[in-house]
Amino acid sequence: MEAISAKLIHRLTLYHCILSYSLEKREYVSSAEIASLLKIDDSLVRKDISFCNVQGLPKHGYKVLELKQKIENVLSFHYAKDVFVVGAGHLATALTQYSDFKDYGINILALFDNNEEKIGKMINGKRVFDIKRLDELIKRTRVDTVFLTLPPQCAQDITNKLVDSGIKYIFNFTPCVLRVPQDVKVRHENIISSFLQMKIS
Amino acid sequence: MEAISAKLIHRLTLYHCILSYSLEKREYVSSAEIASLLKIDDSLVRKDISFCNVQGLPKHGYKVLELKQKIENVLSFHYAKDVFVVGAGHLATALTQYSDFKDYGINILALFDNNEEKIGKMINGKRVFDIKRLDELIKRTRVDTVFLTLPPQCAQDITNKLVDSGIKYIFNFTPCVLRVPQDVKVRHENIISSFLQMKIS
DNA sequence: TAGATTGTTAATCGATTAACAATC
DNA sequence: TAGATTGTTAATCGATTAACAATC
Repeated sequence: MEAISAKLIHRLTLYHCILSYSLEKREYVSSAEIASLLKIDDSLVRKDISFCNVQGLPKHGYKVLELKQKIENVLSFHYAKDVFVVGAGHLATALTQYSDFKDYGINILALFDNNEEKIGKMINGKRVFDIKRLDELIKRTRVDTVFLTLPPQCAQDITNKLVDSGIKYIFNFTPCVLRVPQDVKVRHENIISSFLQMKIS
Repeated sequence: MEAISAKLIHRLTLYHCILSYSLEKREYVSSAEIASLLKIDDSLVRKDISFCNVQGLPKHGYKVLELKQKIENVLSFHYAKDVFVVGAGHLATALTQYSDFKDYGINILALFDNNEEKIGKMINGKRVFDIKRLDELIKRTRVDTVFLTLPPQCAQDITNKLVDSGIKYIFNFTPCVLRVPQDVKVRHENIISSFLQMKIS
């Protein structure tokens, strides 16, 4: 398959949201309708859709169900992706509640924390393990992806351990830029940056 | 001031993180060091820095403190931005805990929920109001920005009310694409999209 | 048929990278 | 001085938009 850019992924995800939550009862949708909801150009929408190998019908538009399914294929929503959540605070709890994860193939296997009171407890059906057992459980489950929801002070320290244990993808909710080897990918989920992008652009 | 692109905002935010949490004890930093941490090109870093009107010293690099402060100016960290949080669940609670908001000029004034048990309570020093009082308090405080942390079913409904009350910026944590007038900006904080961008790119 | 909408190409726009002279 | 690093221009690359023929 052809390469897919970050921006295209973002737009396809938004198209999917529209088809799931806004226009889910319609049979057909036009590129102009999608474009207007997102305030982008309609020819860009058509180009994106043609990337997904979906054909439209002149005068009608695209079949909502077909388009939705093809986007799911392109974005691999049906491919299960196991993750660990490191840190078991409110953000971690919010992540376990995010019911849609299942639909998108993201499966939270367990949480980790160093707080004695949290260890052993269940949060929305997911067990909280002692953070000391991270290495053991990463190796046993072969999980390669974590959501990092820790205080900044220990973020780099735990990251080093995660890398040593074999983690390849770190979804980083801390305000730190993490030092990792070339083959490990970090996504900096920086809320300040998003906020400013909304305000300024 | 010249226009600033979304990508530039994102990089400047990351440079600021590096200067605050990774290299905060250094006097000088080179463009190559920053570039290597973020795995981007060093000439891009230099271009970004020159956008901030910071001059470097050949053979040494840039003064960490000066660069940090100039980035804060460009990104208006010292300009206070009041916001309301709509919904008072775990994600909302995590937002109130995000201590760094203060440093970046983001000030959560209050939270809103329709759950009787939450109304009137304090969460990390922020009061939870009845969601019925949103209109009254938006008008009184002239807040124009909200963080939307609601279940998808009521997202569009509450959005319509927010728009009627005069809200201009919606930081949307729900998986819905919201229908809003041209002069209202929505930022779709879609975690699935971010996750896929990390995995694929 | 007339009209609306797709599908696609070429043009434009913007962002990144390469290169290298200037500087300390 | 030699070497490292900045600052900046031109070249490249990629993404978006405009335009319009094809189609139902």
